[in-house]
Amino acid sequence: MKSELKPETRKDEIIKTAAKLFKKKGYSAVTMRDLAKAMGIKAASLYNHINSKQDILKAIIISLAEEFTEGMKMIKSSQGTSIQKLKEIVKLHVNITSKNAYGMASLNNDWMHLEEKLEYYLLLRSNYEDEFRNILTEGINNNEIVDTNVDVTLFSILSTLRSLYLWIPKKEDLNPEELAQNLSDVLINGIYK
Amino acid sequence: MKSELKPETRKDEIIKTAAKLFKKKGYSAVTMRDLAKAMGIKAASLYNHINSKQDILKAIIISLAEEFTEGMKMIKSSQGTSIQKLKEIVKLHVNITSKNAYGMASLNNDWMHLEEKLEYYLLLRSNYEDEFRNILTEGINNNEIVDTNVDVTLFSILSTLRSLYLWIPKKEDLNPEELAQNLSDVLINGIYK
DNA sequence: CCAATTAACTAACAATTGTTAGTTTTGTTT
DNA sequence: AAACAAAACTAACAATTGTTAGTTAATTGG
Repeated sequence: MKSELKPETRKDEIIKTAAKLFKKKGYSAVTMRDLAKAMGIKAASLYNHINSKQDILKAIIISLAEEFTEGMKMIKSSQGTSIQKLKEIVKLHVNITSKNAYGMASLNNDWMHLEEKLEYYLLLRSNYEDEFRNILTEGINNNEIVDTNVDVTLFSILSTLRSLYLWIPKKEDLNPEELAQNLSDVLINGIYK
Repeated sequence: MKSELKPETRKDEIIKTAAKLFKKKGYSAVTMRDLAKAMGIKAASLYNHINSKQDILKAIIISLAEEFTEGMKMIKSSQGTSIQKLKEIVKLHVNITSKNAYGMASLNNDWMHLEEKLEYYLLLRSNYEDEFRNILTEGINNNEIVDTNVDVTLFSILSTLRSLYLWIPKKEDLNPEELAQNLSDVLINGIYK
């Protein structure tokens, strides 16, 4: 895990601005001229820093997907109860989304436009879901987690975590630790009194 | 509630086909020529049945949004515990999504391209969320529902319900009643044993 | 079977798309 | 100040976009 101390390059700025626009209108609806205007330059100038529109999307999505893969690897190999691992997964999503909510929008909604990197992305995602399911199944076998339909449970939790990008930007006052705690409470203990 | 016995018009077919394509690539990435090809005709022929690409999106999204509004109205005015109302909301989402998963994709992802009808859509959505929150708050006041952060709870449940369109098409064997039951269990009782 | 409507077609439009080529400006290093 | 590299610019391209006009084929009701 290398610490990010590098100064932000112009390319980084472009990618960050693009992510913001992609969140608002989706990848396909954002033109290079839109992006250029948001950067205060002309469209052709963007190509001094990036190779193509595609490449911007790739940069946004793949780095995030790999961050999740990395995080899951750590959690998987950690020791602790299944419930503890679940709470770590919640934290992972809250942390990554807090740092880059705009990028998470692309990860969730624009991945189908990835072209060459699509297959790789789908592999990472499917592996991630498998590891997640393993943790849930382990918890059921350990009698930590109630024995309902695993797929429904996985779907429900993952849906909530994947939607965080819509929610976190609107609640900037709530700090990540508190949010992760509240979420874990709701997801694990339910709401029934 | 009028029963749908009308024969399916060509316009309906176009809208249904469009919804399917919109789900796969998003509204902006689907061209009228794509849609025409999927219908087995030429792009210009579509305009014998529809006024514009915009109108197709409008037709898909607004009818669904109004269906939810209608459903929530019924649930709100029904009598029963807050938990029972919550279970009815789950059923509402499962039923509507089962009938029209493709349309639900547009409702969730393409609403920002609604233009003239955008404001109306946002109003319906915000009212829906308010009613939902009211039911949760009522449940907390009645001591039926645990007193955690209402917004986090609302967000979590709604995220799951809104993601159903991604999941239901992949699990056609699971019948709606059973799915609604499983979902209610997970969302209300949590997963902790 | 004719008349009229419906729904398809071909051809084209003006605008917009991502991207390239070539040039000028800006900023830094010597 | 001269030289060099980085990053902006203008102008243009080929392809694709939603949509219209005008025309032909298919279907249906009297």
